[in-house]
Amino acid sequence: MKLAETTGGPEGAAAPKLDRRRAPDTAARILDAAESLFSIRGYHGVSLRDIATQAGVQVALTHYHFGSKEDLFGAVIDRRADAHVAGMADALVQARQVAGDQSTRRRAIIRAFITPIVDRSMRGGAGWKNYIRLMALVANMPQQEAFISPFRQHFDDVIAAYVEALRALHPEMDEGDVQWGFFFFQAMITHILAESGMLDRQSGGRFSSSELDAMVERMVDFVGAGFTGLGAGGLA
Amino acid sequence: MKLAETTGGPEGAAAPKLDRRRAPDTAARILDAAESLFSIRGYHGVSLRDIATQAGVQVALTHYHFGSKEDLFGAVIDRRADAHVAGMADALVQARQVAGDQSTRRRAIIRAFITPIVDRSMRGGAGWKNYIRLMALVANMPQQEAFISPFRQHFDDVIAAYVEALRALHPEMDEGDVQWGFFFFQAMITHILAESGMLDRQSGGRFSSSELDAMVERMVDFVGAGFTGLGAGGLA
DNA sequence: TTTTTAGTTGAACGATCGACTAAATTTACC
DNA sequence: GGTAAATTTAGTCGATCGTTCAACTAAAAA
Repeated sequence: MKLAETTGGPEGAAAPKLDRRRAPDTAARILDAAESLFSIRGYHGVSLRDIATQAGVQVALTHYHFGSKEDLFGAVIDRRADAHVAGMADALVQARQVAGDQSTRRRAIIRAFITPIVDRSMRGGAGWKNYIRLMALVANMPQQEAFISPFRQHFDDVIAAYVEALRALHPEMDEGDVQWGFFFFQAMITHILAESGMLDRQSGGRFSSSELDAMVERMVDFVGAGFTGLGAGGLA
Repeated sequence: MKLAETTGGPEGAAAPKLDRRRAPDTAARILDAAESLFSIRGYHGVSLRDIATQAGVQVALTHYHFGSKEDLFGAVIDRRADAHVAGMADALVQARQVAGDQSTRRRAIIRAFITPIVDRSMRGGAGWKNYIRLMALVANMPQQEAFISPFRQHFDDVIAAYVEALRALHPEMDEGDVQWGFFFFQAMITHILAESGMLDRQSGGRFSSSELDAMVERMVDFVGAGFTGLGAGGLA
């Protein structure tokens, strides 16, 4: 299986020269199509022929570039994982530098968790929107270890860092309560990002799915106050 | 398509006598197997042969009793929907009779939304546990209208009743804020009920998945306080 | 008893699935 | 320009998919 490596790391001892022949964007087009389809219909709801058709290539090319269907799914996840994890880690570092009372600093951490995700979904282009939705879709199928474990592998550490930041900020809270609160928070985000159409439907058109920015602020208000219900000091 | 009616309501004008020949519980066993498998692997991840095997019947029987695969999926949803909706409506009626300050009454409504769901998942037997998980799984696939619309058909009204109860309790709140808060709340529940194993994993074994009762109280604390962040009066 | 009918069986249907291969084509490098 | 590696094409493989059918069983109705 050959991954679509954009930078090309040398595998052997001496392989100094770039030896990419063609492959202008075929691999990327396959990944884009797979990302889009998987994020909507799930792994089993998509066939390699669906992906190949949407990418405008032959079915065999999916096997040539990425190996099996499972490998392709993993490649879709891996493509954007590092960039996303780095973005979240950066946001957390900045949030930890925010000064103010407990409530202000808590809200900064909360906002720093949503913002990188929502930003990429809204302003990162169609690819990122699909990727975020795929993340949510996978997170909601925890029974299937094979699908969720690659995700956990990427994101577990940075998520633990957020929990640790909240724990350090709230020594007065029970450690378990902090974890519960963050778990509730994470559950909210995961479900909401699974799609954007439900908002419009449920409220009879009052909320627009494109108004995710406004939703982020409501969410910070809600979660920030929610922590006070679990014993966090400071005002909501 | 013939539904598996346990009590047997007369369809025509005069059909007094039970006319079940054999088929003691075949249809129910098929529904049980489908419910269990769909709730774990999703619609496309399960074949009719998987279902028939787990039910211990022939594949053709799934088609005989329930028609197509989509029809079978719909029958699984329909089987328990009415009972569940009725239970939620009852819980809401009782919650609206709770006296006390705004915070107490708000918490009563919140608790009345989680309790019927968690109770059935924990103490309703394996069938209900699978059904609740299937609800969450479907709710997390909003892109696929064909799957979610039968669910909405059953549950939209009673959910709207909960929102209305909160709105009536909080005239000081912006109407949109009430909807946002309940939407956040619903998103939490949906994701959490998609499974019970994630709790154990994420916290390194600190939370047991069987401790859903404790979680419900944390959730009431968190959501009850969260509403104050959206402008609700009363203490958390 | 005879007829009718709901239920079940075992096997097949055409279609599509993921996976794979050999040949043809294109490109980079000498 | 020639050569070898990289890429693409077209097609096939066995397995499995949802669906269907005719034959069979047993209970209810006549």
